[in-house]
Amino acid sequence: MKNQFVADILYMIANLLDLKGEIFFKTRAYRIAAQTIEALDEDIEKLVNQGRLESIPGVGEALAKKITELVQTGKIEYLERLKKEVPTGLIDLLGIPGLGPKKVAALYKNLGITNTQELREAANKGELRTLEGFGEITERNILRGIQLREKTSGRVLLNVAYEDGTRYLTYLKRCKQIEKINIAGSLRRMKETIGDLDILISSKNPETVMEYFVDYPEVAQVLAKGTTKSSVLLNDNLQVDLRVVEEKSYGAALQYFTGSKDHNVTLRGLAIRKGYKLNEYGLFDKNTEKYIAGKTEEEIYKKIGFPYIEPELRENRGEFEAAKKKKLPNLVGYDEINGDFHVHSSWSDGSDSIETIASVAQQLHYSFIGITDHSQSLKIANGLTEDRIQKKLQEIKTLNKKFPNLRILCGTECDIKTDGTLDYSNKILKQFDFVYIGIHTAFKMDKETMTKRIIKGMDNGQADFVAHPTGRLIGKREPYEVDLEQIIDTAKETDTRLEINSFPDRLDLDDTHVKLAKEHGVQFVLGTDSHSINHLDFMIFGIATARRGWLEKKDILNTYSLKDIEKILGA
DNA sequence: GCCGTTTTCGGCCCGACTGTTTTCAGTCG
Repeated sequence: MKNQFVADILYMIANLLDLKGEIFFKTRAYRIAAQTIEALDEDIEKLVNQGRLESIPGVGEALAKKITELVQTGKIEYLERLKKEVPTGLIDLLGIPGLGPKKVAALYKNLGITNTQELREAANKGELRTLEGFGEITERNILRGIQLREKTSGRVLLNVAYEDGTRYLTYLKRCKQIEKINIAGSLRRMKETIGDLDILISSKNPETVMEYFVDYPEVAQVLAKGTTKSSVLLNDNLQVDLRVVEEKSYGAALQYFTGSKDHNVTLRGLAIRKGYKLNEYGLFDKNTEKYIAGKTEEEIYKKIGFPYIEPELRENRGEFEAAKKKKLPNLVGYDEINGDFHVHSSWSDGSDSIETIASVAQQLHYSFIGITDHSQSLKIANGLTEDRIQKKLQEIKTLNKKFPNLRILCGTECDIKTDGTLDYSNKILKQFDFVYIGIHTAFKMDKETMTKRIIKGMDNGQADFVAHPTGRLIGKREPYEVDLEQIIDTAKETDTRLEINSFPDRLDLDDTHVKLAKEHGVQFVLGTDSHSINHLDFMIFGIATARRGWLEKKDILNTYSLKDIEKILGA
């Protein structure tokens, strides 16, 4: 049984208990346990068998009993009983903005509403406003909330939020009343998808700033507007929250609104143990309420006994333990990348010539650029026949003379065929400066066959890198079934580097797998998978994923000098 | 429901905004 399944069941119980009106702390206990189990390295079934469930923080006697029952029988009697009391359809209603457990419970109890459709009908008939605590505005907001949820699946890709955020920031910086300004929230942590955008500002004149904020031309709707906090919806449906604080609270607020929630809960707990109280206004003495720190994030972390923790690490995935042991990674910098290994040219399915790509690479101050067109069997992408490879090699040789400060490397993104053999003979593969291997067909294999297929490709001897190792497309395609631990072990044995594909809907490997692979001693490459020169800027999202996976400069081939790269690849 | 370096009971992070009601509950982050 998977840990995620157990966690999902616990979340479900928490939601049902919320709807029943159970005290907050009880439902929170279920959620904390679920979160911990979700992030657990060990198999939950193993812990059950060894009777070690209660060693999980947040799991006590009662939860251990329920989890054991779930693992052994596949269900929990307590949950079955709850389901009879509270319709599970109500859980879905909690996802509508403006509706929480109390309101959903009232809707069910008084009007018998159990799903979105019934809710919409009742609201349209004006029935909601008859309930205590509901009015006309609430009714209208609920209808709007239903509509909004249907329009957006909720989260946007990192690059969309990044571009929206950058534009908004440029606009806001023109307001003279603003002293300090930062992006906070999951965008500052560079998560692969973003739910909403958080912006933090310090100013002595918050009213003016708020006016300026809601006047932004891309605002479609103002959701809330106060003196310290406002929310708007942009034309593309992304929600943006702004907080304005005083300068002495700026660091505390930045820490608070950067999250993650888990990281902050842990930090607050640690602060309390040291006799402090931490909130968005600062770090205070628990007893005397005296202000101790808050101007910068650094001083807050320092007072609680930690070095500064980079935003990308703030996920409560071991950063506090590592910090305590002085083992926090020295993360790779956003400016330490010397080139891109994964770029498609017009030789296959890219839209730009190698010469155009090379001139942009030069503007980016890269010392190398790897041109990786598709291999011959990928006919749909105009994969290169062996004959055309010779012509491409010749073109690159000529172009390299034109770009004295840039080395154009001739690579390939060679298909791993269904039987695990590669799409070119080894004789051909040897002519490339480097070889990516990747899955582009037959995604729906069973786990064992797919794992063997990729491992056979890596064992070939000519493979340098594995492209997008899990094949996922965020929001569009699930990763194929593959035993990543075996891939990681083989990567280590065969000295094959795993790619962090930097294309925003791939980010593959993802942050957690990157961390896992690093712990096994694997090395990495970054590639944008560009099919146009506009995609070369996606590198930043790959670097972000590397940082979220705790990578240092030395873990990533792209940070090496051209000379070292040539030596390592034999190019 | 969990947890314990003042605790096996009594805490558990907490502040802002909205809408409804007239001093506050509910929601959100």
